[in-house]
Amino acid sequence: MKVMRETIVSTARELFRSRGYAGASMNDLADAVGLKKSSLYVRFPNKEALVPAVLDLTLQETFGQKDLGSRQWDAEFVEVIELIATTLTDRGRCVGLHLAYGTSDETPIAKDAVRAFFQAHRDYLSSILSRAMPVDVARDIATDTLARLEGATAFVAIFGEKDAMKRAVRLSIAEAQKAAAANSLSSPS
Amino acid sequence: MKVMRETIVSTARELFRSRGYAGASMNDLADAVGLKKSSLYVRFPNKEALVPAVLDLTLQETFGQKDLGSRQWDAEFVEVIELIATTLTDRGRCVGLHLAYGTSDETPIAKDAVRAFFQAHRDYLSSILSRAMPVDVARDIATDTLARLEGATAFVAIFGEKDAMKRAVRLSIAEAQKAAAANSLSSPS
DNA sequence: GTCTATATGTCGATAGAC
DNA sequence: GTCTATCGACATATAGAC
Repeated sequence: MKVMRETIVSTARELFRSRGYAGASMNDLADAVGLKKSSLYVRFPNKEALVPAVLDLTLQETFGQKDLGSRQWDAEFVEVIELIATTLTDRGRCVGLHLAYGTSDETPIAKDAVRAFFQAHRDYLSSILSRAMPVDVARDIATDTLARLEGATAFVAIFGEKDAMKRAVRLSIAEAQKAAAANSLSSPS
Repeated sequence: MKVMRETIVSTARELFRSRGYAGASMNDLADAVGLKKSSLYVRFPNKEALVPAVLDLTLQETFGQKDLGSRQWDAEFVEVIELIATTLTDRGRCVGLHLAYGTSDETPIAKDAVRAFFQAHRDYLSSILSRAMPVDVARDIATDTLARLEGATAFVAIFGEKDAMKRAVRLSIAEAQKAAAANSLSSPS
């Protein structure tokens, strides 16, 4: 029976998230989706090609159906970082970060995909924030927010603690609103 | 010629940092230190046993020769997080985090060592901060500081950017001083 | 060096839908 | 018949461990 591509990709994502790039084997993936290894190589030319597929799927699930700009900037900002934080807390690890650490110059396609993945996150947050503050400030706050969320994920992964993630969300929102307020003072609308 | 244990451990650290637990092989380590693989197994019972050795060495290098309490709390806090930040920026990755993501229930000894590693970091920072604020506040700020540093490291690893790390250091210091000031108002010395 | 397990990747054969 | 998805066996390399 035919196995859908998305099944393979999302199963590969689970494996990459829990075991990393080197630790996840094509055999494990084949077993998990109910195929033989050779059938996987019909769909994907090699293991590395799974990485862009996995990250693209994740990007689409995170930002896919949002129509940017239809609401207040801060409502959109809160929604998206809470979505990311919830996913990271539930899954316990970030696939993107695990792949970032697990790829190197020997896997250039995977490395590029990881860069694109984080750049897309930063760009998306930055475009929301820049509606309320200068673009350079928006970019820094977007970066720092992502850094906080990734760092808090480490405490979920290592200790199972979720408090750090809650504080990361709350403090990141507070920082964004503070920057927006400072901006509206210097250049009122 | 005899190869020192510390040479093996610090070389293993480089490998774990760059390739992760699964990606680093005993063969690579043997080649890098100029030994045969069989000689490595004389010193370490298995690959997993390298993990506590690597993390203990790192802990000792980070906190080893400090005598806590001999100076102002904030001078000590700044010094230690700048040391950590500089190491993370220079090396581009955190061994502890790479091992945290790379170990699982199948490697319980490594997993425990990772927990101890991060717990030691948190305890050390927390003990400095608690000289200027309540212990629960100190613990949260210590955790958030480590999370910021780890998250900023991701941007070094992925984009080669060092700015996020600089902001993480600056903002973490500011948060700590703000909490200390709030505490000294409510309970002046 | 040896042994066993397992990794990625290839290729011809095959079973069923139309 | 043909097309598509899958499989089984295989080649080659390298892993951890002794």
